[in-house]
Amino acid sequence: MKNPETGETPHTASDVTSHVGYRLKRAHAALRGAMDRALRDHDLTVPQYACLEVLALRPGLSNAELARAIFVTRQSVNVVLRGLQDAGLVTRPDAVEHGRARPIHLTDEGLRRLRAVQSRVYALEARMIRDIPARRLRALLEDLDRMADALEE
Amino acid sequence: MKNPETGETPHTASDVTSHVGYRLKRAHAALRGAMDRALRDHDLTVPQYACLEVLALRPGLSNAELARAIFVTRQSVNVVLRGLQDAGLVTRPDAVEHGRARPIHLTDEGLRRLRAVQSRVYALEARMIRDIPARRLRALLEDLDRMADALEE
DNA sequence: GCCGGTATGTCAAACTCCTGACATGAAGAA
DNA sequence: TTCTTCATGTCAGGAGTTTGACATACCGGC
Repeated sequence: MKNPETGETPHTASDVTSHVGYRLKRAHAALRGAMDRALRDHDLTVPQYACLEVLALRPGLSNAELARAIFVTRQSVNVVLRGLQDAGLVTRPDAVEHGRARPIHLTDEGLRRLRAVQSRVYALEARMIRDIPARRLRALLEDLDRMADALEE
Repeated sequence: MKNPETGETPHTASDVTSHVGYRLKRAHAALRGAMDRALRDHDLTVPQYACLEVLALRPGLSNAELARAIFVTRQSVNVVLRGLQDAGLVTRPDAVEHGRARPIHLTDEGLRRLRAVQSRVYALEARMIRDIPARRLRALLEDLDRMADALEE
């Protein structure tokens, strides 16, 4: 399976723990866990933080749009959103003039909470990639997107 | 933030959707969803499949060891394991001569089910990395591990 | 032998996320 | 207009995951 001359690792690995899916899961789990611990101090969960981050970037998103942005279903994000709404971090109008989609916005408190945790989350990310040269990081980001694209066809 | 001359992307990105965490989540979600759909035809869930795969590679693992191998808690894997046990895909002795850890083994049926789905899951993985050169894939696997290591310190 | 630290298995509660299903609203075709 | 199609919001159920807590079992030094 493996060529001892070139050190080439073919796409068909012999051990599932060397598969890209396994590594992907490991890296994701490590980041998720670290974020969980960091956000707990601020009484936020990872999905809640994800919603705040996306809403700060794209205010007025609907429930369904937000769901697509963070790669979960409408139903899932709806539950998270209810929690954020109860906590006073986001607002949704009860009715809208046109259509069913109700635009979601951060409250001042929501933006404050987001700003408060961003430094910690970003520091986590910086630590994660601290030993990866910029060129390789660029390739990494590109390849991650390429992998996602290949599966979404 | 970005140098237009060299095209260098610094570690501090201006947009969270360009962060490595976001890409990681996207790629992971894409694979997870594709695996979900593929495994559904065989009446298996992703965590169940993960357990079978690891147990085939390392028979006799305990509950806690299996949990570490698939990056979840003992409690989580315990629930999954109960389902697999009820389905007759794995066995655990009711008592053991020494210690509390009970070694888990695949049944013949468990191994058969695993073999039946492996081709589909591996095909998924192959599709995911089909546009990534072998050298870059090697670098990708290395960097994913490096990221996980950096967070587990 | 005894005891403290470590590892394991398990229970309970809460949260996230999914699939399936249904109702509502908008847009376009017949 | 009417009907079909699509997107959205929502409810219900089930599976996975986590934290917190507790009891059990080994293993080290005392």
